[in-house]
Amino acid sequence: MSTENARGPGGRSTVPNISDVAERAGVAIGTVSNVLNQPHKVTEATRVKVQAAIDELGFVRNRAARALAAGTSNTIGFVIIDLSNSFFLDMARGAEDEAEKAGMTVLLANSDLKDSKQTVYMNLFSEDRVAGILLAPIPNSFLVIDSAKAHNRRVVLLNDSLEAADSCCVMANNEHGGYLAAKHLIDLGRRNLVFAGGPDTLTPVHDRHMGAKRAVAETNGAVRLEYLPTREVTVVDGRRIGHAISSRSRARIPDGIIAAADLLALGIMQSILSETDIRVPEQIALIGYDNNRSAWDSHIPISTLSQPGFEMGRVATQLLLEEIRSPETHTHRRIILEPSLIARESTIGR
Amino acid sequence: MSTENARGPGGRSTVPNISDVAERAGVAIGTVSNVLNQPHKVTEATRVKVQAAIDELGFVRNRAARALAAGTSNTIGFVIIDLSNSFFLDMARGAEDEAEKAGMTVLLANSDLKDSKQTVYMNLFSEDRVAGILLAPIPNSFLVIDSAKAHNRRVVLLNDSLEAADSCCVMANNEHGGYLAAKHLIDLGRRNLVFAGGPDTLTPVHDRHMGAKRAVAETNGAVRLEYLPTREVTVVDGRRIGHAISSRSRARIPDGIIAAADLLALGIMQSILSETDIRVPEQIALIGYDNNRSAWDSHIPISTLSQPGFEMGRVATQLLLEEIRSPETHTHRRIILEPSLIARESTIGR
DNA sequence: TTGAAAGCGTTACCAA
DNA sequence: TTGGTAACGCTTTCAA
Repeated sequence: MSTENARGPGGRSTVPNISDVAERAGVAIGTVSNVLNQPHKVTEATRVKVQAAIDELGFVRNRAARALAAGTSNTIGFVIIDLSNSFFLDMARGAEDEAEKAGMTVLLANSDLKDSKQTVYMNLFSEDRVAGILLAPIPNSFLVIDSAKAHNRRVVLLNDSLEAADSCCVMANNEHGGYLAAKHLIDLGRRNLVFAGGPDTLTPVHDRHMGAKRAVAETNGAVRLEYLPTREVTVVDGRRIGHAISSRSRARIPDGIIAAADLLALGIMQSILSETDIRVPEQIALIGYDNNRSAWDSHIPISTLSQPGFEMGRVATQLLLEEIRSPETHTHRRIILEPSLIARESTIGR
Repeated sequence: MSTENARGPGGRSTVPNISDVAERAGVAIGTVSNVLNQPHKVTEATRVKVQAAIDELGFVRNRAARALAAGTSNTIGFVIIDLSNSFFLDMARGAEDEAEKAGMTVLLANSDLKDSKQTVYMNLFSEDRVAGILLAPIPNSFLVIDSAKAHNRRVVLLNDSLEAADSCCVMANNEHGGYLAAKHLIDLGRRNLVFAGGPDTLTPVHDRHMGAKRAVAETNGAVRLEYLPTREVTVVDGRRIGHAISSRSRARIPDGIIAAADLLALGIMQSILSETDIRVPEQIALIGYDNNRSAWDSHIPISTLSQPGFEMGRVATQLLLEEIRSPETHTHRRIILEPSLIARESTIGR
């Protein structure tokens, strides 16, 4: 039985290190480091010799030592408000995609809507001296980012500018999304619209509502827009709205509904279809927001606005990398990405 | 303008370190380290003094240095096959929950069904010398785990035993889930069952099918079970099956359907309800698998089997921690967790 | 209880 | 091109 890869004299479990490799290959430590990091600075012969030693020993670099000595890391930390929302997961994918091109990797931390977790993970990445931090924050959580900045970390914000924060940020244009949704229905000839969603204190929902209003305003009174608030944006909230609409007299039933989220739209549609013989989209055209899977999986696929999650992740990573590479010339930017309309059966029929 | 937190003489950006804190507090480095790690070994007076210095300087520990000096890390890496599947995300939540109790943190890496990403992240965590690795692997990817083990990392497998692997693993009992699903329908008096799903080469689906068969076999011929394979387990596959069933003569229509996944069940239900006047659950009882959100959000909520994702994450972390703490007495275990039946309107009505 | 000093495994620099 | 060696920031042991 070999003693390699086993326990050192201290009883502490041991893995081969650069010295072991150097010894085995009969070269100096610095040379091994060079074949690892600057292969071009080394003879092919020694490179091969060293590589052989590495393979035989099963050597793996120690990142801690590397980061310590080099003073830099090549990983990016991404603290995400809610991984169960595919919008945010898409951001993670975009970030990985972009980071990979730069030879960096992205580590994920799910704050799961909990302030405390967000704090823990931000601190973790600060202690880790990661190259930079991407943060899709919990609304109104300034302190955590101030603290990270104080610790000299570079952070880029996604989907929430946390107003005061002195960082780059990448946002989705919810106002424009709301505009596009309403415009879509108006272009389809709908004149009595409802905007369903809430609470209006939720910035994205509020912005979507404002956008819808703007589209309506452009018609100079030709189109009406009614606002039906909800507590949250779940299927259940949607059913409640759908039920309310179903109970109305024929004359007061809208011919177009903009839901602030797909789940809401789904609930609305379920209620209307089961409680009345109103047909979608003939009598009511319905559009949601988010491009949630439930929307295209529903029996009448629901039109929606697709958020640019992947793209946001990419752009945020680009900004972060730029800030890392040229900290002195870098100036913070705020980039706003547009959602795109996906028209499906619930508005345009088949 | 202060020079603290600015650039050191090397032009390299600098953060206060233990020495700075020690100097400021007028104590030795070792003392600072003690107030950080062994507060009880220090006078309250010095503790306060040092803490003050830490706060004033905005000092943050350097994890790389810590890990290097101590030879241990307190983070666990979790490489996950597919974060967009809530089953796996639940595992991550369970792992975090359990890790937190032990004062450890979990970093996530999404391999996104790509072998190459899985390899990259496994290596990353190996180089990181994390305390241990949790891996929900891509089927049949042995090499990656062999390599991690060779590098002396401890790994616990989730949801796939990768047969040969010499590790602990935590699995879900799909066979029993299939059994429970079929048993549920049989107990409800259904006699002509269909098991829908595939491909049968997919181990979990296959196991669920076997379980259903077992439940049927127990009835000694009182119940029939027909198998309708699909290519995948999507809503579209489900609609195809639903359509096929809808087209049958009355006599050949089953009174109970077990779908290998909720999305499948959803598609089946959509087709049947829209193409026929068959009622669910009166004429056909329908049960899915996974406890996917789409299942409880559908208009007739679909009965299902809930996978113990959260619990699997917890248990896996417990096993990992045990292996880390007592490597010599530890013996690998294989733990199988049971899914639980959630009966909803699609089988029991309202 | 506190201080001093020896590593931990790398990188980066300078001399050979 | 290679070798030797001083950091990197911390933990830990041993003396004081």
